[in-house]
Amino acid sequence: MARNIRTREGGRREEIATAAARLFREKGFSGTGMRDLAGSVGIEAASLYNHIDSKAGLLREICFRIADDCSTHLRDLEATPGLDSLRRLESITRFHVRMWIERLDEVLVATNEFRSLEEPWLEKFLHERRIYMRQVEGIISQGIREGLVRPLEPYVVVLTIMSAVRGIEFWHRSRKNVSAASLEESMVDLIVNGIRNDTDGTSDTHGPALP
Amino acid sequence: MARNIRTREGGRREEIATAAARLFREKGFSGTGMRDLAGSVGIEAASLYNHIDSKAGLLREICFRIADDCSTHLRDLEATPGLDSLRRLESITRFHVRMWIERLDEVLVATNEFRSLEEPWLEKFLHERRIYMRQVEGIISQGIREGLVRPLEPYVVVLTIMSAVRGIEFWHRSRKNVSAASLEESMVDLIVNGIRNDTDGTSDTHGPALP
DNA sequence: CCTACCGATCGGTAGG
DNA sequence: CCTACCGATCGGTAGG
Repeated sequence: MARNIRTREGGRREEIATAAARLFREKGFSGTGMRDLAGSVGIEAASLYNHIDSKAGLLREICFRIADDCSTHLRDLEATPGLDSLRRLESITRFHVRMWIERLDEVLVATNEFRSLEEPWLEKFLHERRIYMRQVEGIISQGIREGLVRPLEPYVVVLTIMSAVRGIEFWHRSRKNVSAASLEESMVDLIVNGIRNDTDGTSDTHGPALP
Repeated sequence: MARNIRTREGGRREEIATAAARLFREKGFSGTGMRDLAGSVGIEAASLYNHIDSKAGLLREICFRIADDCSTHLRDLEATPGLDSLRRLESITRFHVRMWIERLDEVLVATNEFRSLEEPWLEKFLHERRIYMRQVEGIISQGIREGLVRPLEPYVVVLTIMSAVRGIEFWHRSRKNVSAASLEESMVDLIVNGIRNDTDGTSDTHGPALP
């Protein structure tokens, strides 16, 4: 609201980008034609090019918006004082869960279709993703050293956190008798409990810093 | 070995199917051309049709082979006596982890490209998947009733188990300083510990049947 | 297993 | 924002 006033110019571009995210998600990047996209916003294919540069550009925007949002969250989190590594991991998990709940189209496209990125961009995207995962892996390693996280292979823990949330794809449209809030709590709970070190027996609050 | 003798007829078809799984995984179903596929087995596109019916048929075979293997494993497991629900869930988890380690191409195609299945088949595939997930959900519900599994939303637990293993996609080709065996143990451990009910404090063996 | 080729569709441009 | 159209590529067939 309030941003829908004067949506005449500029709003069209956003409308196309939103429709593209949805179509790329449903049919894949190479399975989506510009005529599909044009039809879904009610114009002819040629008219799209008054608003966008290329099909590749649409994909690029989606992928890097998601990548940027992830690294921004992580940077903000690193700058927040007073959080132990387990709480940091919970925050990261919750951030991903919410992205998958609230922005499914974009997140799925960035996850599944990034391989269709053209070449300086594909490498850049993979690089940023690698950096991100290494930072999260660092937090996990720290958690293990502090005794807050179970002593598992840190690399495997990152992979598991990042992919477990993909289950949310199935939840969408399926039975909504599980609410978004309940889904979020169950999944964060499940993941955080999977990694938390419970040797001391505490179960629901943050673990103490063992020597 | 021993199956590569007399690979003249029939072996060609298998070679094409294997190459198709790989290409469909790397470039997507609609991103893969029959000329790509032909080139990867060293013949012309037209020659493929002496061995296969259609591009769609190749996808269909991959998807249903995976679907069948999953439901066969589950049926065998249900017929195995003496396993509590937590052990059954561990067996299912381990089965999926191994599929993702050993048969990445096929599993990824069945997971990501099934949407390109044509119509009586797409519905059939989705139906079988729904049935499978409901059965697993049933085991989880039973585990919760018996006190072996933490009291979470069962539907969310199925989703999480089935998607957590997708992290293995990243492991492939990346740094193999984590061995397949170590990956398998860490991931099964992480998932099973995430769902196990630890109210009694036991940590590494199977939980007792609480009243 | 090949050459030659089919009609359809692709992303995108010209010009208004 | 449209009509008209470009060259390239698509899955697949004919015929040998």
